[in-house]
Amino acid sequence: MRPVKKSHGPGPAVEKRRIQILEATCTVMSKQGIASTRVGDVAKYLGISTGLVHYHFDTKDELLAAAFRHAAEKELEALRLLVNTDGTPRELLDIVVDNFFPASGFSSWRLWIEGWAVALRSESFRRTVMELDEAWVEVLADTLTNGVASGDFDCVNPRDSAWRLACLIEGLAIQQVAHGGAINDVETRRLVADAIEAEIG
Amino acid sequence: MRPVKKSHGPGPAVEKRRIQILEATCTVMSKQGIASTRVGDVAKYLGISTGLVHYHFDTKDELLAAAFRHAAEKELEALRLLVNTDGTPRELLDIVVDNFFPASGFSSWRLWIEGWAVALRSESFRRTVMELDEAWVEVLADTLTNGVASGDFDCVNPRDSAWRLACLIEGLAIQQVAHGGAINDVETRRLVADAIEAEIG
DNA sequence: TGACGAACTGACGGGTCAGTCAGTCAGTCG
DNA sequence: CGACTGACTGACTGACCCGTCAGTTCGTCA
Repeated sequence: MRPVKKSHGPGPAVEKRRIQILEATCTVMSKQGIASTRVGDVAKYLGISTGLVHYHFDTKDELLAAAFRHAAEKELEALRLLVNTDGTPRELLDIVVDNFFPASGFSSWRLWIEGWAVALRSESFRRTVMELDEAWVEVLADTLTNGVASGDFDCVNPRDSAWRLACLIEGLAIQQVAHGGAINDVETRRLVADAIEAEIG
Repeated sequence: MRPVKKSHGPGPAVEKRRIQILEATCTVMSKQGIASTRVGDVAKYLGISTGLVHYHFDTKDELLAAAFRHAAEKELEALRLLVNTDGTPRELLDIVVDNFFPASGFSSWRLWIEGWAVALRSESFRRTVMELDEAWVEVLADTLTNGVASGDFDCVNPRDSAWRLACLIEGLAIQQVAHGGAINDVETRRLVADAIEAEIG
């Protein structure tokens, strides 16, 4: 029973508020973690009442899932924009890989790591994480495929290579972001660079 | 003010109870997820009071961290035992990699994925996850190094290769366990097998 | 101008859960 | 045997937090 069209229905203000709440939720989630995000925190962050948050989102779970999806889609869109420029396949590949990296969004990796964990128990998170993960890899796969077509890259199966590179970077990101152990930024880049050379010959 | 040595001090029964509670906690964590594990659930599982759980572990956080470490160390020990047998380097490598796989412990990957997420906010989890992750990779690295020494493997830098393979498998495990998307078991094994060939020539 | 409904508030109910505490019971030491 | 203590219980409390709801404000339409 949320924003409903009737008589002079809801203005565009509603959509604006929704997005405002979604982005506030993202901010709070990044700072406190998904599990420790309270509806009251989001409300306080915006200086509004908790009732208003529930006016726009029925349940907390719905809010969190929508916010996560919102953040992920925005990032993906930004990546697609970046790749949609001119450049040699090699340059484009570097752009994609750079954009994958912890450095370019430490906090967004934190969100993803938590997202995977939540996805183990929440159907809506599962779907979101799956869709976005695959879209992400697809960008990488397209980049590789184009490079192969133009003769710049030599790789047997671009799709396989894309999955391997993506998963490698994910694994490294966890090592670096979740506990910053033996693997540091420089080492990460070297490991990935070597893997790329191996994949595209 | 926990089990304290005084007069006729605590018998070995205490240690037994501690471990019993730890393993119960692992079971509950695997079933419900770390975040949804209640002290009451653990108590009910064992048919004891919540008070008794707190008698052995001051706080819930301490309990969860200890249980996670307990589970991870047991797994690592089992892996080390497996590797400590005779066999060609290639056979040993296969054993290690097989043991890494989702299939060999779907539920333990679920725990790890949640563990990384918790590690983002909890110092004790961070330490545990880091130590165990590194120990795990070290087993893989040793296996590779031995293979290189015996001339079975040809790989420039076994440590680098170990980290790459480990992170690749981690990333694939997430894809498979957390949302079971485009990547299935067969594909995972093919991707890893190809990566291994590339790493050890 | 008056009516109406969309956007919003603030207080509150109700449920959950970690941790506490007074007290019970069994085993052991002197 | 009697004092003592370690192991354990179960009821309780205090805090937290989600979601609801009666009521307020304000813009818009007839």
